[in-house]
Amino acid sequence: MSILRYDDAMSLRIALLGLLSVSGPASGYDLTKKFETSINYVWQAGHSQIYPELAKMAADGLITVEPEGPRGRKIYTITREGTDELHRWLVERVPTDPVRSEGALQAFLLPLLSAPEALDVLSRLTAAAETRLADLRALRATKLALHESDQWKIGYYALDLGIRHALTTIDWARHTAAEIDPGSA
Amino acid sequence: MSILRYDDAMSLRIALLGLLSVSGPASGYDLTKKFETSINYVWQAGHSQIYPELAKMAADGLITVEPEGPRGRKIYTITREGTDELHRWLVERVPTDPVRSEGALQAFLLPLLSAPEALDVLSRLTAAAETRLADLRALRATKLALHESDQWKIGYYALDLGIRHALTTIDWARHTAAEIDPGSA
DNA sequence: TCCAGACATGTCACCTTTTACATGTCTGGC
DNA sequence: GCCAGACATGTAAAAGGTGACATGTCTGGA
Repeated sequence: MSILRYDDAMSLRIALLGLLSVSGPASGYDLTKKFETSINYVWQAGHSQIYPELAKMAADGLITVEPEGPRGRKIYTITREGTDELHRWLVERVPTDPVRSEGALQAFLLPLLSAPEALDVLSRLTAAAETRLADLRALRATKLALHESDQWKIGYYALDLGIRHALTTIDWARHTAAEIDPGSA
Repeated sequence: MSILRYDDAMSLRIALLGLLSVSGPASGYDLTKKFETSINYVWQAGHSQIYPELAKMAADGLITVEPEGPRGRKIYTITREGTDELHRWLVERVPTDPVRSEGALQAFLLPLLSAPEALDVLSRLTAAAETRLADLRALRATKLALHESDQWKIGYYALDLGIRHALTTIDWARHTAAEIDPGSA
């Protein structure tokens, strides 16, 4: 039993434990792929961050390594300790989530611009949100179609949350554009 | 005319330029306060990040320093170059906004928990969103009441966006709780 | 007069994240 | 047989961000 009280976030660790817990043993390469294609709408990391973190996690006993597959491939498996740690984080951790958004910063400073400029910025923000919305919906469609195990719901709720947030952003932009230039509504 | 193409975000710089542009000359201490009380719902920074950044910005000619007020106080004023830089960022910069949210990560991994545990996590996320909603609404009320200059709208749209996002999160949590345990709806 | 507390600036160590560099293996198609 | 491209792992420098430490000044109220 570790004495950690989650004063620090260690979200990368949790994300990796989560993926290993759901999909079973995997290599750093596999996990990097999953970061790109699945969990990336809640957390991101590249391989240069993932490989060293996996090494530390193995040293801490949260996962084990099966070295030397085909191409120097290393397979990581979550341990009982790792599973416990993950569970405890999910149940106990109070999320901090400081907002740090360039888009919101542009929204904040929008009144510094002329009306036409502001409308341009808003349509750019709308376009970005629409792209994101389309991406998330495509992902959800794929997820629903595949539907393999009983664990298919992993990521589903977060996907739904992301879709709702994108819709909200689009709505906000339309509303704000109408407020800035009633004619363009 | 600088040749920067905003490949890097430099949002802290922009936030500081924005505050200096709107409220006029200010000290690092003043700006730190404004980060705490006003812009903090779109970007955060402590004085240990702000002081060195102001020094760099002065070296880059974006602001000037009037040294030695009452208590070693230094007053920074935005220059023409700084104003231009700010304007160009607002008009040209395409926001990146990678999502990195502990709350969304918990949502992602929610199906790893039992129904009662998941409902607990959801009510914690709801409580956090409600607190944030209350904070943002209080801020908006203050803003609307004061209403001093014609520049009072700075931050207003971002505040609206934040409120909408908080409402969306609360809605999502209610919906998700009902999906996990139809009885608790 | 003293002193708590706001005012005010700064540094440093540490952690996380990004980007670039560096290297090597296996497979499928031409 | 070769070679492009996916597979696979790593390191390192730099930038961004957090938290603690360090120091000193001014003001209002007891």
